[in-house]
Amino acid sequence: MHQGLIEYINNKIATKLNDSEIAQIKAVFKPKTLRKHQFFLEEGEVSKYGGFVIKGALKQYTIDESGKENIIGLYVENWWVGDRESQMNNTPTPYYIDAFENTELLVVSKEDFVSLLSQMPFVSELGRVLSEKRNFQLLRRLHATQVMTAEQRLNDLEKTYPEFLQRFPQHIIASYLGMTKETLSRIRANSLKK
Amino acid sequence: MHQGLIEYINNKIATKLNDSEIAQIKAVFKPKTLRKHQFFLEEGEVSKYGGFVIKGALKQYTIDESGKENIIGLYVENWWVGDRESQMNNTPTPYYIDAFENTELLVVSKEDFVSLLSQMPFVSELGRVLSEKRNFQLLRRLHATQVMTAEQRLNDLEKTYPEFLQRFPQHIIASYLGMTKETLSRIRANSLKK
DNA sequence: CGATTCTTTGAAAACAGTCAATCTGTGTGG
DNA sequence: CCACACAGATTGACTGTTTTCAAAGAATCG
Repeated sequence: MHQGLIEYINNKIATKLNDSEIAQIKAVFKPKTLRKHQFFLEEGEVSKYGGFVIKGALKQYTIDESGKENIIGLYVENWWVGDRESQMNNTPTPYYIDAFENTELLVVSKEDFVSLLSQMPFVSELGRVLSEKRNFQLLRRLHATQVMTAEQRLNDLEKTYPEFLQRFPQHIIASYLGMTKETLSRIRANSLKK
Repeated sequence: MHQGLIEYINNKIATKLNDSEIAQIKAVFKPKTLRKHQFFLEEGEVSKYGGFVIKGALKQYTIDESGKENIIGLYVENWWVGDRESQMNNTPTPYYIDAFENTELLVVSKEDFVSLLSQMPFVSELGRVLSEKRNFQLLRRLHATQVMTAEQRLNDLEKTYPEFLQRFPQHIIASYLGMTKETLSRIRANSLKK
């Protein structure tokens, strides 16, 4: 169960995890299973756990007054999922996160994460690098949303995360890209005409 | 000159910087002055420095085929500025960053930053926390851009960064919010009617 | 005061959203 | 095995917000 996470970390750090470190990681990352449609987090809650996706897929979104889902994150294997802002600051989250497929996660509490930080110095550095990588993603997406047309954003997604297009239905992709499912459908119809 | 940065760091960490640490920071953070309209970074360059704003203001943007500036970041006193992705990965930046006012920065090279990381363990942790904070900002902005109307985004900015509205002219704010200056002008005209 | 720079206003056009109906495929229960 | 429900995708007509283009009015600065 933890093998995926161990490999993930080994790929990100200079050395390999030793047995003691592996044991510590296994101790704090607890398995959690979500069936399709089950919530990992609901609006108004304070997020208790961060999660690493072993298998499955999740979506993160808000729901507006009219009941429409606005998807701002999609997560698959080897992605981190959660609302760190809520978790770190003990503030209620504005987001829903639910399993889009049957999903296996490894989750870690704030307290356990803090203890990891103090016991394994490289965790800070790994966390910093991962957080910066996430920054790059978010800045790119922000820029794309601000300057690209709907069609350009779809092309961009095809290059950046092609796996999303196979894995999620169009109405989910549309929302993630900040457009309606009708618009996405029309864009695809137009592209085919070429 | 370095006082602002020292205080900034002291406010973010558990203990205070000691004399040796202060000396190291002074050694690697070099003063840099930009006159209004001077570039800190231009499209196509590989970013050599990250910067901390001591005094002044900068804008980060791309220029599209038609020559229009699309502003994606605004930076004032006590903000970090730069393209870390370009700096860390040695890739050409897609962004321009220039001084919007006469500006004083403290800049640090990648090499010097790495040496700080190794000599002062808390730098990793501070970097992680700051990067996560930046993540929260970016996620909020992304969500705002995707789900809010132009008017709501302006209201949101008034709450989040009210200082921007006083400091930058409307056409800059408009671009930062992902709308045209005409739209922003009309929104304001409408708000006044109430 | 002349020259930028910034802001406002109007009219037309474009892009995407909404609403509604239909079509498709998939799977489940009777 | 069929019928039906359900989730997803498509299409059309209409609406609406924002953009674009153009011009002119205000403010600021050397």
